[in-house]
Amino acid sequence: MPYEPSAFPPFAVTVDLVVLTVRRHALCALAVRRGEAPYEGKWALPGGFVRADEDLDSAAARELAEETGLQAHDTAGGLPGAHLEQLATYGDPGRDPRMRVVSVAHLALAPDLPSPTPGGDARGARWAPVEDLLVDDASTRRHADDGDKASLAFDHDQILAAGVERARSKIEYSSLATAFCPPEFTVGELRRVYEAVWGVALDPRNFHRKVTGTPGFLVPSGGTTTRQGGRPAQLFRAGGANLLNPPMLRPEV
Amino acid sequence: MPYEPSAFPPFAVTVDLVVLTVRRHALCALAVRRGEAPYEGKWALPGGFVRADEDLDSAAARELAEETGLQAHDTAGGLPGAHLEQLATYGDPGRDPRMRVVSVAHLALAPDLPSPTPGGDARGARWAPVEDLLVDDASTRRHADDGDKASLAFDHDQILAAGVERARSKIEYSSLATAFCPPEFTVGELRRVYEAVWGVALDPRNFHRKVTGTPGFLVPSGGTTTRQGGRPAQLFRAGGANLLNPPMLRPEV
DNA sequence: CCTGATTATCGTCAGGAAGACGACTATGAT
DNA sequence: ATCATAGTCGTCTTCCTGACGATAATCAGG
Repeated sequence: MPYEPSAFPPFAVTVDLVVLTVRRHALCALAVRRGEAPYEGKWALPGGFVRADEDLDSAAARELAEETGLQAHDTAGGLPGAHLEQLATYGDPGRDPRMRVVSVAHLALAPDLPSPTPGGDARGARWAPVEDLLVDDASTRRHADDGDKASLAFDHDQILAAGVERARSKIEYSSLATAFCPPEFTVGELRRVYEAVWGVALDPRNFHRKVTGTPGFLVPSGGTTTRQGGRPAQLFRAGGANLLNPPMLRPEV
Repeated sequence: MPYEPSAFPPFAVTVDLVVLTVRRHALCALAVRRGEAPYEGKWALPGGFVRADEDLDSAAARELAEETGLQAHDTAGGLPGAHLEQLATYGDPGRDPRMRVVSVAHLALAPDLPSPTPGGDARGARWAPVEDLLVDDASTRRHADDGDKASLAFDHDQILAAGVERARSKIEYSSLATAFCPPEFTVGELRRVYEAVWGVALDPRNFHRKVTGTPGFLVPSGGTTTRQGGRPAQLFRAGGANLLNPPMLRPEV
């Protein structure tokens, strides 16, 4: 079944970003308002075309910087940066009515940013709790009038759901939850990250035992803080370990 | 930063397949010999262009059927089929010297096929142990003269390594190892799958306790077989459960 | 200064799961 | 009949987790 080397259909390739952070004890995603058709005025995930001489990861990092000012760092690093990884690729014909577009979705995890609406491409951007964006969970429709009304443009509902699920499962067996924290943080702050991402309550004592007992997960940075009120808590940095073994167990709902 | 809707570079989009199976107690991958430049005569992963009106998953399923005759089934199903899932997308500029190509790699897991070299696109195809294909592990080069000599064309070494790693980790917490087995199989055959994929030896008694004690993993099909020699073993089918909780623990090397 | 609220941290105990391994069972080969 | 091979059932110890009591160190307010 030989193919014609020159006979291939042209595609547009984009990167779309699922940027997650924890704000006010809730998992939030970055959404931008579309300024043009199709889906004009609807909320969508940030993204854009991959340039002709650009790596996929570079394109994702560039879009992330444009939208949030965050610097991506794949591996470890103490920069004011965010974790960035490839998520999945979406290429159904007809997912964009204008042309055949293949979108390489990426997942970014960032600490809470001081600016409420990030700067940059400011045609309208906001942090929205993922629970608000994912009202129609496809499997558990509450009201009939929710119907197929997607809250995001294109197939971005699906992409966001995949990103959230990836984050929820990945903090189980990796130290990725520290990507939601500032460079120095307390055990309690890290616990609130887990609680926000999973939407559950965790026992502070068992959590403390688990994270401080896992070698390489946390390293004490010497100081203490009382910014959460109550007894001063020890400050930590993320240790070198990337994998948690045994993993942090997510309580069943 | 508004973009020109019509100003985007055109890409070719392909699907590449990491097709894995277990043959003679070794994890093997499907490799095809390239019939044209570049990398003419070298081994490569099977793959091809995505057609103009074709879904990415459909393209992967079509390529899989063309190369192996296997029918893809995403979820459960008793067909003579294979597990197929998206793996990752590779789009470095220059990964294909002819043009800008973005490849959406897919991972397929199949039971051992009776035909040694699968039919279909028969310009040369073989099952090769992944250990032979991944001689240069990037992190652990044995001999200096191995150098950067990749054993597969393009960046297919990297794609194969990602597929193998995905398979190795996914059988830990899912029932995916049954995709390597025929519809009916014994506990011992399933154990040999784990041993081949992980490259370790597992205790038959603890393994038996684990898999038979996990609800929904295996359902007895009534019969027994003696095809492995020794005492007859009970035959099982894959149960409905897709997730193993707690997971199967992979012994550290 | 004292009291209560709040958060952090240490300790104890019971139950479950896994690794190590002994013992027994049922077949085929010689 | 004996042996080799594989399968299956138990036991014991160790580790990890969930549940939860207890103590420590701060702040707010009387």
